Amino acid sequence: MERIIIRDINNFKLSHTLECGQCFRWKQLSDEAYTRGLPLEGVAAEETYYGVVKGNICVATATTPDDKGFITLVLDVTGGDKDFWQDYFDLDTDYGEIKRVLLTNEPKLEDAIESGYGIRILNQDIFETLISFIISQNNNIARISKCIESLARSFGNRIEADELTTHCGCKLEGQEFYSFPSPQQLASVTAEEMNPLKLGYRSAYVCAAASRFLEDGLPESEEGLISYLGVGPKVANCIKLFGLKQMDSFPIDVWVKRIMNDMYGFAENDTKGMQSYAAEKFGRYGGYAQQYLFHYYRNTK
DNA sequence: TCGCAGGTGGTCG
DNA sequence: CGACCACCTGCG
Repeated sequence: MERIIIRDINNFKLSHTLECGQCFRWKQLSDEAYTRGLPLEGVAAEETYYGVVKGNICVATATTPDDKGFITLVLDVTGGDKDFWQDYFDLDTDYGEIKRVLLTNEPKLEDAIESGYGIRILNQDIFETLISFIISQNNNIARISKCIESLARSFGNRIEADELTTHCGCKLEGQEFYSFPSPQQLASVTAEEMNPLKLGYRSAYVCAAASRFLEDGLPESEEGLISYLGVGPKVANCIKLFGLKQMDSFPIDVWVKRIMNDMYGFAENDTKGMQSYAAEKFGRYGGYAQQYLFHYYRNTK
């Protein structure tokens, strides 16, 4: 494992970023594990997560904020340089500016933005995003994670790591880590091989999507994405936002429906109305607004 | 047991 | 078009 240290980060909190529903392969270390040691001299750890990103294992520890709210990110990784991880965590984007614009356009976002202040929209792999959000439909987070982990263990590559002991002495050696399958790997899987993974009826969608992605790549338009079997408006917007970096995308799920009903009185089936209202109100920052709102309602209501 | 979980495809009227 | 409704699976 190699250590990468990124200092002086503001508007960032790991748990907000990794638990707002955009990614499914990160896990938190227990409290007693991550508070046991110091990642840096004289600075305490606040939280530690570990996960797999584009074939690299990463153990990420955030320090407690200093008096100006800046934190340091300590990454123990099996690959990827500093630029890679800086990009993955979206650390070059000015979230202060995003928040200012959103708040100016919609002061009602204040509580949501304050509550989810540390959210960053990760720069994730397109194919993994496509498959992950196909699996997410009519499903819960715990099982989505389980399905994706099964896909990786069954069809991805085992990632070699010589030393998996973190700064806090927490051993990850008992665990094995696998990359998310490549389009080639997944496209060659048969329905019979996919069955034991318990993806349910999504299994066929995943097989078909992998083959089609391998041949055609991913369309960037909503209509193009929806032509994939198992991709409807909600999943298409997630793929646009998290995979294709179309930051105006505003995925509308059950939580956002509740929010739009609660804040603006939209009927819960009026997704078209919500969509156009979000476009008008949040504009090119719709995706960020959605993340703040989603995180806020999921964690407080 | 049954409804629900960050929905979607198919089938009606 | 828009309004239903079944759907794999696991958990409370």
